Amino acid sequence: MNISQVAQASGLSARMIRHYESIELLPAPTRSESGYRQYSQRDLHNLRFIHSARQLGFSMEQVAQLLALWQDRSRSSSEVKLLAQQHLQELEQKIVDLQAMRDTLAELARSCQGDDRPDCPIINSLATP
Amino acid sequence: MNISQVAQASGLSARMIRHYESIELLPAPTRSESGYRQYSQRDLHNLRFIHSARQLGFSMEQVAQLLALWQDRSRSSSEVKLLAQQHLQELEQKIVDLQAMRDTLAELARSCQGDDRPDCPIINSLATP
DNA sequence: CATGAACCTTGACATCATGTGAAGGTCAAG
DNA sequence: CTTGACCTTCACATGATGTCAAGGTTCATG
Repeated sequence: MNISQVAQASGLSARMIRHYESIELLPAPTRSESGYRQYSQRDLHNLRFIHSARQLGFSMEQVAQLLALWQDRSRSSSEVKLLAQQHLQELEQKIVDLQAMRDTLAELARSCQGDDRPDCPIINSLATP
Repeated sequence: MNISQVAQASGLSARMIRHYESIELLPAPTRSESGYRQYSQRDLHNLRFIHSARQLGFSMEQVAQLLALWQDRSRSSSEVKLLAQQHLQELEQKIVDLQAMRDTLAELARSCQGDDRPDCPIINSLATP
C-alpha cells in the first residue's frame, strides 16, 4: 500500500504518517525501488491504533506508551489501566476548567441586557479585576 | 511603570506584553530616553482587561474585538453579548467533546480488570476500530 | 567613582500537531 | 509521449508561551 492508501484506511493524513515516522513513533516502512513508502497490514494496524488513541485525546507521549504496551505481550492490564486513569484525570480537569469558564461567562451574559445601550456587565467585569 | 511592574500588576508576563505590542493588540507605550517601555495607568487597565478575557478562554481574536468594543463608547451591549454567546457555544462544544472522550474511556477503564494478566479491553478497543 | 545586581532591550530558537506549498521524481492510462 | 495523479523532501506557518543570549541601563552600596 502507498501512503495515501494507508492514510485513507487509517483516518490519518499522509502528512501525519510521515511525521510519526520522523519522530520514530513508527518503524520506517519498506520502500519501493523508486523510494515510495510501502505499508503492510501490520503498519496499517499500528496507524489505526494511533488514530484511535488520538481520538480519545491521549497525548503523543501517552500514545507512544500505549503502543509499547500493545506490543508487549507480557504487559499487565494494570499498566494500561493506570495510563488510562491518568488521562481520565486530565480530561476531568480540563472539563472542570472549561465548565468554570462557561459558568462565569454564562452568568455575565445572563446579566447583560443585550440591547442598544452601551452598559454591559460583561465588559465591566473584564475591565474591573 | 517599567514592564516588569505592569507585568506583575496585570498578571501577564513581560514576554506576553511585548508580544501583544508586536501583534498590535496594544498601542506601543512611550519609551524612556534609554528605550525602556513606560506604562501608564491606562496601559495597565488594558493589560488587566486582556488578562481577564484570556482567563475566560476568549481567543486572541475575540480579545481584540472585546478591546475594540470596550473603547467604543457607542457600542451596544448586544454586540458584546453576541461575542460572549459565541464563545459560550465554543466552550460548550469543547466540554461536550471532552465529556464524550471521558465517558468512552471511563467505560473502557471500568471494564478493564487492571490485574497482572495481559488481557485488556482498553488496548483491544484501540486495536480494533 | 566603581562595581555588581537587577533590570531593560532585541532577536532567535523551541514547543506541538498539523497544514500548506514548492520543486521535482514516478507511474499508469490514453 | 503526454498528462494527471501520485510520490519524495524541505521549508515555512500556525498560537501562546518559554527561554536563552548578548548587550545596554539604573541604582544602591562600598
